[in-house]
Amino acid sequence: MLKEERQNVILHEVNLHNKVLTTHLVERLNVSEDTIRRDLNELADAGRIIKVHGGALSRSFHNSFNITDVYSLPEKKRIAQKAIRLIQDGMFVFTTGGTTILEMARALPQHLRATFFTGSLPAAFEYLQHPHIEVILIGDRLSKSSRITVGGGAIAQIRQVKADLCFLGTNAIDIHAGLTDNDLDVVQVKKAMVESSSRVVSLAISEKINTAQRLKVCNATDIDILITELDPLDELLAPYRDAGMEVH
Amino acid sequence: MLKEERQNVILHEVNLHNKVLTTHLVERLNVSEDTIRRDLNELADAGRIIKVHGGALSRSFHNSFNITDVYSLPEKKRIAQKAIRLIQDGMFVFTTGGTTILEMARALPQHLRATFFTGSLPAAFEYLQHPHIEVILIGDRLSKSSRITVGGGAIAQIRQVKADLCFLGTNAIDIHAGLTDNDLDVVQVKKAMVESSSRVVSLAISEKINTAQRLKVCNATDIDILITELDPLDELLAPYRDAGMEVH
DNA sequence: CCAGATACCGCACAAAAATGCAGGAATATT
DNA sequence: AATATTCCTGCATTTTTGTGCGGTATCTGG
Repeated sequence: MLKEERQNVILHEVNLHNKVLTTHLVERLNVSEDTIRRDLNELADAGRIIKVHGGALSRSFHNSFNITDVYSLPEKKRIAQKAIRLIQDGMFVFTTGGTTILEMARALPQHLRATFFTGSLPAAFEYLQHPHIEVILIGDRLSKSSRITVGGGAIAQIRQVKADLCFLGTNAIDIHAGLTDNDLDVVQVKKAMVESSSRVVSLAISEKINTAQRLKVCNATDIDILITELDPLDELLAPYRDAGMEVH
Repeated sequence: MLKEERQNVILHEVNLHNKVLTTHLVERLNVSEDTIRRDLNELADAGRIIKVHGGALSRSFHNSFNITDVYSLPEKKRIAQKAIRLIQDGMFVFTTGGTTILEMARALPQHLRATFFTGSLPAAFEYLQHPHIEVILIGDRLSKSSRITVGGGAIAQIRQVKADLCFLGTNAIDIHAGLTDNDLDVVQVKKAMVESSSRVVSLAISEKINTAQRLKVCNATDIDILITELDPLDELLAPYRDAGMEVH
């Protein structure tokens, strides 16, 4: 294994779990402790990780870059792990923005060959890290608050595609109110994505379950798969299972 | 087997597996290690692969965007300062990607109210930091190496706009060869921007002056303003002044 | 067709890089 | 404070790289 390859694995591990132990890397990569240490030093010198006693931390986690994003991070990482299992080679995938989607992007396996369509600037950056993923950026006016593109041009571009999957970062979901949100521009983009996809996946941490916002994206019945950090058999999710959703 | 044939095999292997070992190529192609090494060096010099100890990696796999080491940073900051003076409230502005453009984006005054059109992911991020700047993202396929959007969709979106200014991060400029570059997709996007703008501005550090690449973006006469880190009266820039360019 | 120029290839040897090991120093843990 | 873990430094070994050289193939302009 090449040195650069090894360092890429380390980076991937760090970004996935936000931390990594030297000992863990030793057995994961089958090299000596010194080699790992040298790699960590190089990566730290290059500013790609934060080295600490016993291992290393992800830069974005430690640094003030997006402290706000760490809200419910472990839950979102669990959701991300479940979500990536749905994606297969060759698929066309829509994704919205949001921190849960970002975690999913970071968790994608290196070998995956798929095409991702997104209007989210941060998500696009993450997809770019993956060598075999083709990224199609949906263009139009950039919303400053959500950092995704919105507007008629974006919707027109979405309509030109028929994707296999659509991953929606979810603000509020309720069996009666459906999937709802609070930004009109964002809602319209999500609507377009739902309509242009064969299967719709809602990624929602459990505190969003059974809540509603003002603006409707789609009915609960339009959602094919619901992914939360909970056990699929959890009582809270029963109504969604009964409504015919796949619950993961 | 011809040299080019062999190098094509190497490129194919690299793009397929993201990496390739020198030893593997030796037995795959039945030539000496030295020949492989020379091939890898040539391909790396041409920018088609990234050479590392023990083999080579594909360009897209190598995540080498260190925010830390921007080449010729002081020069680029000077250029940025000159460039932002051209932008006035209410203007529509096209920008390409590249580190010089990025410095310009960082240098923009907070009060500026303008509309920026770009296909560059990093540049878009910077524009987003400015409260009164409207950002229109040009969508399409994201090029992994340059992190800008390229393709017919991007060009179609550019054509829909008539901008006041177009800032081109410049790879090579020469009074006879004009403005040139080495990536076909990027060239086409730049061409479209030049055609859709009233005034075209080339941002170039002085070492790019009087150099040329393979692919032509536009003639020297199509460029209205040339900005370098040098004094506008510098001898090196005389031919450009004589050709009628504004030199800043 | 031929002679000279040019490019290409493999070998040998020296330089550089990568890796692992041993020890003592530094740091965490109890 | 005592103990265990982790870290750093120097060193030896292996692998990889760069370079000069000679032989061979290919191109080019009479």
